[in-house]
Amino acid sequence: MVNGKNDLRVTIKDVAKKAGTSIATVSFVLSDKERYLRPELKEKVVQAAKELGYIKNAAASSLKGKHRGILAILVPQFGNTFFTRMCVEFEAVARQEGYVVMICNSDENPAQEALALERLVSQQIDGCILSPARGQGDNAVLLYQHKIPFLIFERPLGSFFSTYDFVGHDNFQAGFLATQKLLDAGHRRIAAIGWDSPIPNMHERMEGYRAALREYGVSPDREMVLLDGEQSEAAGQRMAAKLPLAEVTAVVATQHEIAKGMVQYFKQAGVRWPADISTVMIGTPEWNGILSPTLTCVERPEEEMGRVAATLLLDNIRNPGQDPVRRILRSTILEGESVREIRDRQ
Amino acid sequence: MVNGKNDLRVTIKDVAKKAGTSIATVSFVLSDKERYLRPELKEKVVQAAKELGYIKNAAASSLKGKHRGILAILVPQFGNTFFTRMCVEFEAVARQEGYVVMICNSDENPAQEALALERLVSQQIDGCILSPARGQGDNAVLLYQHKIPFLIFERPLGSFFSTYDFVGHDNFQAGFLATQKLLDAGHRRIAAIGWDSPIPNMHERMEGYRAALREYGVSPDREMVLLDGEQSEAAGQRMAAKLPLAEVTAVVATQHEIAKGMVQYFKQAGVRWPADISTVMIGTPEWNGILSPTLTCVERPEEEMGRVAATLLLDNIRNPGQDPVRRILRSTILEGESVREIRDRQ
DNA sequence: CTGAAAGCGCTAACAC
DNA sequence: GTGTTAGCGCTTTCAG
Repeated sequence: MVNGKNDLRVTIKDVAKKAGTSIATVSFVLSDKERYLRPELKEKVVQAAKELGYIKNAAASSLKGKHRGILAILVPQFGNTFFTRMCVEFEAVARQEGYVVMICNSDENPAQEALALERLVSQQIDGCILSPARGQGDNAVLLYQHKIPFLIFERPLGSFFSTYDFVGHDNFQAGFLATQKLLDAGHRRIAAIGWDSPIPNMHERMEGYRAALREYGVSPDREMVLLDGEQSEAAGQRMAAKLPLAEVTAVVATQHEIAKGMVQYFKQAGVRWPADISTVMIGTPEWNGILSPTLTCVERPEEEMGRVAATLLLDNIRNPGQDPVRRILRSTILEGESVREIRDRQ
Repeated sequence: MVNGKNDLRVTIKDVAKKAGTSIATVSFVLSDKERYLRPELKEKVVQAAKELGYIKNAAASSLKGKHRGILAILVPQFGNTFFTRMCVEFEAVARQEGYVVMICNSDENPAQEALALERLVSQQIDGCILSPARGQGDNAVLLYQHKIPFLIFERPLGSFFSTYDFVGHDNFQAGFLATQKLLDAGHRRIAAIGWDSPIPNMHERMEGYRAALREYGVSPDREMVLLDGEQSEAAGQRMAAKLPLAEVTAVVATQHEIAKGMVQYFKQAGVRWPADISTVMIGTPEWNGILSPTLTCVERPEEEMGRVAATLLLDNIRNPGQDPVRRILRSTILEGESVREIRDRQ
C-alpha cells in the first residue's frame, strides 16, 4: 500500500545520525547557510535527509526567530466572488514566493474577525491582509500590537489608525464613471440602487453618482437613490421593483449581487433593457458573459488589486519600517449592451 | 494611534511574573487543565494575561505534542466555483470547531501539489482534505508517511492506496440522471460533450450517459460523445459548434464551464433552447439563475459534501485508526426550462 | 571546518 | 496546591 520506509516522525537528529554528523551541520546544510563544509559531508547530509523523507518542522524553527512561511488573508465575505477572486490571486502570489496561506472569513462579524485575528496571531503568521468587517472597533490593533505586518484591503480602517498600508479602488470614481456613461448617452433621469452599508465604500459610490449628475447640470431634485439594508439578490429585486419606470430612463446598480437581483426582477417583470431602461453596474460578475443583452460594467482591476496587495505585503515583510503606502486603483468601463443612446428628452 | 500598552512579544513568562506565580501555573490555567489551584490565583493569572494581551504561541505548544489548530485543504482548481464553494464550506466548519485553515491550489499540477503538501507537512497541520491533481503519482503518500489524517475529496487516488477516507458524488449517476431526463422527455438522439480528462470522473459521467441510452433501448451507434482536451468555456464553444443540429435533438453538458461555453455559442449562433435543442448540464453555476430559458441541471449536494468531508476529517483527527469511510453522495435534478417534451420521432 | 550547547515558548512529569 | 525542570525540533554562538 505504501513503501513503509519510515512512517515515524523524522527529525534533524535522525538525519544527523544517519549522516554520521551533528545536528548543527545538518541544520546548516539544510538551510543553505554560509558555512564551509566538505562538499562530501554536505552531500551525505542531503542524501540522508532525502532517504529518510525528512521535512523540516517549520513550527520549531520559527521558535528561534525564523519566519514561519505563513501569510494570512481575512475577508468579510469569502463567498462573494469579488473576495474569492482576491483570495485566489493572493494564494497564487504567496505560493510563488514560498508561502502557504491561511484564509479566514469574518462573515461581516467583528467578533468573528477578532477571534480569527487572535488565532492568526497565535499561529505566528508572517503577515496578513485584512479587509475589515463592518463595525466600529479596529481589530487590526491586534496585528499592530504583535508587530505583524499587515495591509488593509478595499475597506478603510476606523479612527484608531491614522495611516496604514492600503490597497483598494476608487469607489467615488466607480460611481462617477457608471453615471457618466449614462449621462453621455443622453440620460438625465437616472436612479441608483445600492447597499445602505455601515462601511463608507457604498456611500462613496453614491457620492460619485451625485457628483456626475451635478457635473452634467442635473438638478439635485432629480437624484433618485434607493437603498436596502442588505447586500443580496433579494435586495436587488426589491429595489428594482420600486424603480419608477415612468420617471426614470436609467439606473446605476452599485454592486454585482444587487445587479443580479435587479436583472432577475426585470426578466420576471418583463422589463427589457436597454429598451425600457438603461443600466450600468459596478462589478464584473461571471454571469454577465451569458446575459443578453449584456450589462455595461464598471470594471475594477481585480487581478491587479490582488497582486499589488500581495506584493506590497511581502515587501513590507522583507523591509519593515517603511512609510505606509496607499494605493487606490482606478476602474474602467467595460462596454456592454445595456446603455441606449437617447435624444435629450430632459 | 493605538494604546501602546505593550507591543513586544509577551510570553508565558511575562504573564507568570505579572501574576507573581510560575509558568507552570500559567500554563495550567490557560489551558483549562485539571489542577487544583486557589480560584484567587487563577483569577490573577487570567487578569494578568488579559492585561498584557497575551496570546499563546501555538507553534511552541505544538512542539510538545499538542495539536496545531490548523486544517488544510488542497484543491486542483481554486478558481473553479465548485472547489471555491467547497473551500468556503470547509472554512466555516473548521472555524466553528476552533481551527484555522490553510488553502492551497495545485493548479492541476502534480509537482505543485507535491510542493504544497511538503509545505503543509512542514507546518505540522492537524489534518488535510485533498482533491488530487490529475497525474500518476500519489502525492498523498506524504501525508500517510507523516501520519497526518487526510480525506480525499471528489477525485480518487491512484493505485498506491487501496482504501482511504473519501467523499465525493456519484459521477455515473450524474451522467445517467442528466441523460434520463432527456430520454423521459422523448429524446432519442442525444449528444454529450465533456472534458477528455486524465481523471476518471468525467469518463464515469459519460458511462452514465451510455448506460441510460442503453437502458432506454437506444442503439449504441446513436451515441455521440464529443470530447475536448480542456475544461473551459472555449472548449464548450468548440464542442457546441461541432454538434450536428440536424441529427441531434438534445445534448448533455457534463460540466458547468463547458456548459457556459456551449450557451455562449448557442447565443452567438442563434441556436435556441429548448426550441432547437434540449439540454441538461451537470452542475449548478451561479449564472444559471439569470439565464433565460434556464438550464435544467443535475445538482450535486455541494454544501453537504463540504460539511460531510469536514466532519469526517475532524472525526478522524479526534478518533484515529478507524476504518476508512467512503461516502458517495447522489445528485438530483434541478428543474429548468431547457428540456422540451417531444413526440417520439426516432 | 565541525560539534557542543544554550535557548526559543510551551507542556507535563516530578518534586516539594 | 504550586513551583522546578526536562525536553519538543530547531538555529546559532562559541569552542575546539
